Amino acid sequence: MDLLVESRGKGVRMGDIAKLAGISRQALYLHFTTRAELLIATTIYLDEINNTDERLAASRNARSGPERLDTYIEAWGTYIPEIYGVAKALLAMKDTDDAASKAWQNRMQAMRHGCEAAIEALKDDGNLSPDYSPDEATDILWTLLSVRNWEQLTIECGWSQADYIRKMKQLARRVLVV
Amino acid sequence: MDLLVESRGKGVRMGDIAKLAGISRQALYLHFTTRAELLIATTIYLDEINNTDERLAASRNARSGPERLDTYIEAWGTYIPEIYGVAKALLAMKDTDDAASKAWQNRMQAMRHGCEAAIEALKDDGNLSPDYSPDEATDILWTLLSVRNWEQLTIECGWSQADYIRKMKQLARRVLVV
DNA sequence: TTTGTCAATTGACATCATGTCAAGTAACGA
DNA sequence: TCGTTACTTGACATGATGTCAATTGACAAA
Repeated sequence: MDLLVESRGKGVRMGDIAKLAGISRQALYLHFTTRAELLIATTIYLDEINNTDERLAASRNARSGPERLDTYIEAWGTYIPEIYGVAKALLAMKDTDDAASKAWQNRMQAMRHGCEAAIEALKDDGNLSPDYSPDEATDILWTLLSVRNWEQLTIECGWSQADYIRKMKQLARRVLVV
Repeated sequence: MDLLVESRGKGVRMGDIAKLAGISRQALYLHFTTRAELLIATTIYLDEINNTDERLAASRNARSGPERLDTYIEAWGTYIPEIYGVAKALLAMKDTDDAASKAWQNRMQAMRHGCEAAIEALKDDGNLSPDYSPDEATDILWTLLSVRNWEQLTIECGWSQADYIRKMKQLARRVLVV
């Protein structure tokens, strides 16, 4: 996990991980039969120690739809950099490895439910833009908040983490809230 | 090119390409010394036969800033599915191969200039939202229109190509135009 | 004290894709 | 006829994942 986070997922081989863990490469395979499995276990572990589910669910306590949208974006936006290294490694395997692809899809579906709930809250408040159906709005929010977009805006465009969150909230409001 | 476009870039090996071209794998290496080079050459060729530059530049003729934004999104959005297979293959190599990474960055910078020009036109018209500096607005438009976002919305969310373009125009206007 | 189990080790090996190298061949033009 | 050019065949190196077999050392139960 340390290695993946630190090196942003790039060039981390099974041997490197074993070395850092102080065991042989083969011993690693006794615990995780494939690289994908190791990566998946790492994300699960990472979520566990970071208390991810709870932190993401905290936006439920918001009093209004727009506030809920804000807090969800804040929670998710804070979460991304913590998992970025592992996510990136998984993302890279996604296109060739079926297990990795499914694991990633699974994580992203979970995050989509958060988006869906936020949109639902907006709708219940009567604040959802009439331009979009709840499904479409969810699609848009989900895409807006993708890890790739975070990557592009912060790493390539040089936005600070604070900028990212602030601008993302503003953007989501402009698009989705009436 | 056919193979890449058709198979969406997935699992296309040098041997497969050679086979389809009716030459030996080694002969392929006489023409393109690396896979990355072949992919890069393919995108250039693809752009050439598709008259990409001209089509993307056509938005210059728009009479107003917002109209220019629309036509640019239309042109770019129409372009993406045509290059998607090759783009995807290049994208997959980006994280491990330096040449591929640079080539992709290069293409994306070119596309960024289009975004920049559209934002500039908005600003000149006094239509650019005061919430964003031109740079920020360019970052946002550039990210919004990324190939990954197109991929997510059309392939994963099931939006039709027409939906994508229509909604993207609408979204960009809501975010960027005052 | 013996025996069995468990986790791990060492080292060899299969696989698969990219990329390299060497020797040979068929066509074509001067 | 000679030389050049594009290509062929086939062998090989590399680097990563993943597999297999034989071995070791510790610990626990009989």
